[in-house]
Amino acid sequence: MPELPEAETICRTLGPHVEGRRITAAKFFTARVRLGSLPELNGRTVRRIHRYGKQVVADLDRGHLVIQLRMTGLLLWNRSPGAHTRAVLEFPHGHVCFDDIRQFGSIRWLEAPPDHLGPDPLEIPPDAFHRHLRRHRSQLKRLLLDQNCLRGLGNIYVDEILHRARLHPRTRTDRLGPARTRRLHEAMRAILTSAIKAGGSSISDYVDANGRKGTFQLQHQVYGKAGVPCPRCATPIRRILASQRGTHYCPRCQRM
DNA sequence: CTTAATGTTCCCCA
DNA sequence: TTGGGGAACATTAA
Repeated sequence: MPELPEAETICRTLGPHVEGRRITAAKFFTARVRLGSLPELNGRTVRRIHRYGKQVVADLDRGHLVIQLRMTGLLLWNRSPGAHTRAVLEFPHGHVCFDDIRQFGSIRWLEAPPDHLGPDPLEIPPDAFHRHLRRHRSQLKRLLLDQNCLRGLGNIYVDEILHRARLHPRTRTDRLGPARTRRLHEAMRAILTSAIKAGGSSISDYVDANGRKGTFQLQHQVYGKAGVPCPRCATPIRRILASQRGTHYCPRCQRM
C-alpha cells in the first residue's frame, strides 16, 4: 500500500507516539517478517521516525530499524493485534502493531542508516533530475518505478504524475528534452505534496498510524479509472500493462 | 474459477 | 552491460 505519501503520513502520525520512548518488548509472530538477525530491542530508545523512500525507519540509540511495508503493510498505534499482525513493539504507554496481510513486508536492523537507493523525488533539483533520467534509455514508467533510480514512487503516483505531466508511460527516457523533464519534475512535486497534504491514498485498506484513511484517492485523475472520461479532455482513460503493472493514462493527453 | 492488487527480487533472454 | 519479460512470494476480493 504505501508509496512515498503514505510512508510520510505514517511517519508523521507514528512519530509523536514513540519518539523519545523506550521499547519494553518486541514480539514477532512469523519467521518471514524478520529479515536477517535483529539485536535485543528491549530497553532501546526510539530517537526519531522518518522515511527513506517508501520505507519507515526508526532511528534507535544505536542502529536503525527499517520497516518495508510493501503491498499491505501497516503500522498501527495501540490497536489490538489481529490475524494479520506480524510483529508488535511495546512501550510503557502503548504498542505498535505491524500488520501485513500478504506478508511481503519485513523488518530489518541496520547499523548505519540506509543509503543505497536513488535520490528522493522531493529533494532532487530539476536540472539534476534531467541529467539523471537521460543516463538511462528505458520506458519512462519503468524507470520512475525503479527505486534504485528514484526512491519513493509507486504505481498509483507514477500514473497520476505522468497524466499531470502529459507524458506517455512508454516514452523513452533518453528522448526526453529539458522541457518535458521540467514538466515531469513539476508534476512530481505537485502530486506528491498534494497527496501528503491529503494523508495519502486509501484504495483498499491503507490507514495511518492512528487508523485514519487518506483522501487523495478522491483527487485521482487516472489511477483505477479505465473507461472514465479524462478530466482534461473527456477521452476515455485507457488501461494497459507497462512494466508488468496496470497502467492508466489518457491516450489523447499523453502521447509519445 | 480467474484475475488483479499501493512491491521487490531473481532468473532468463536479446 | 543494459533493458525487458516473467515468475515468485501470500492473501483477499471482485
